[in-house]
Amino acid sequence: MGRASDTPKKLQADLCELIWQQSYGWVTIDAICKHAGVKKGSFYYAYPDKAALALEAFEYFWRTHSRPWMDGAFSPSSDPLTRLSNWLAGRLEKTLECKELHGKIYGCPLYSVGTEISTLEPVVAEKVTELLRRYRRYLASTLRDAVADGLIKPDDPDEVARDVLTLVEGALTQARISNSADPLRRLPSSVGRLIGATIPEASKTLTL
Amino acid sequence: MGRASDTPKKLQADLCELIWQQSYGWVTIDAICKHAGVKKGSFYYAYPDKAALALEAFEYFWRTHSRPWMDGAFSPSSDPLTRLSNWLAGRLEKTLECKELHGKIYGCPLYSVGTEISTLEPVVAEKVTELLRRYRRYLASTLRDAVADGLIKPDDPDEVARDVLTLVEGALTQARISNSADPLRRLPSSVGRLIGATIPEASKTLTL
DNA sequence: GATTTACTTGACTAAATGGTCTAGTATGAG
DNA sequence: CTCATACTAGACCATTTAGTCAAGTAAATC
Repeated sequence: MGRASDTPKKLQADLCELIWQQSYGWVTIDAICKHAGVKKGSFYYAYPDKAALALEAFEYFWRTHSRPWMDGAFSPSSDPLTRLSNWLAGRLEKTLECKELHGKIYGCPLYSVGTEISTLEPVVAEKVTELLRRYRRYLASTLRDAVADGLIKPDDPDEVARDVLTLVEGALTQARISNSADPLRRLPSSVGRLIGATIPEASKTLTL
Repeated sequence: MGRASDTPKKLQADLCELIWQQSYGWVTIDAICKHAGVKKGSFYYAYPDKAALALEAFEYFWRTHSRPWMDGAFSPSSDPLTRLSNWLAGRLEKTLECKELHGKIYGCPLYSVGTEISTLEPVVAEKVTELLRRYRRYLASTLRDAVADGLIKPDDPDEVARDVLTLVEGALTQARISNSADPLRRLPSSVGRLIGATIPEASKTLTL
């Protein structure tokens, strides 16, 4: 019945891009509409406000980008430590590509937006927390495998997974603030220090 | 000649508080003025815009809060590992006090503001980077002392100092996003893992 | 005490912003 | 074909915002 609409999808994609490049608060509804080629009336037909769109936009980004890419990087077909190496190398590579393209390092939208709106839009903050939890699962699982393979000492893998994610997110934030990829380049050895192992050199051929 | 003014000081103090609690972009000039009991005209007499105020505000905060407190926590009169312990315990304690008072964990303003405005106000972002460097010095110095005392392995102390700061800032950000102090409680053992030592329990008596 | 200078005041403007509403248009179901 | 319905268009409104300005006030200097 009635007409079909891809307005929500367009808005989701564009909100992600805009708030990642700028910031949640800086991006106005007018700007989203203009960027997505959608009129104000359509926006408000689709969503009651920016926060509601943000919730779906994050989920959209997870579904279409993060998850497929994480599934590849953390495939159990690789050694646990290789998975970590893939992951870190991949993020560095994407960051560099992005810098090449826009001249700016954007870091991780979850931390950026999460920090900015945690006091102002608790619903969005909770969504961010949930997504971070999803990331953590990949790490916990990988570290458990590493313990099982005797690659690292049997520290509590869940605890260490938290630390690794915190360190990596911290480095991404640092990279955004200083507009330099150096904090990311250091990550393999830093993460290695943290888990008590040597993260192997990334294989150049693997570009997920 | 003419009248003396404490308008800049009032504005600096209030901007710090407001952007820490909310976010840089969310805080309007009207709000700062209202909060500081200063009229618009006086604001623009003192500063050309919000960014200019922010630069001085950060410096103000460093001078009146961060630096004195860091000097105490990192006093060479304590063992290197005890310094770290003091630092982490202090941040946790302040965070808890703040949560008690406002019901909200605010994390570290440097990372919050830095992330938010890195693409929009490069001057402020640079200031944040500089302040982070100041923090790092305390850590590097402490870790060098720890190596000298044979407490940790002679890994490159400057590199490890970066990692420690990144981890701690990451945890503060995480705490803000999830409005939970748990990421901070984990820090002593996490930092210990990172530097390859056991951070001693914080002495209850030390409240800097 | 006069004067100069540093600062304050708050009304004002122009632009931007979030949000509404009505008139319309495309499309799927019968 | 037709009609109900799902969506779009974009003018419109009330607020809020950054920023200006001319008139006023307090204090340091002589």
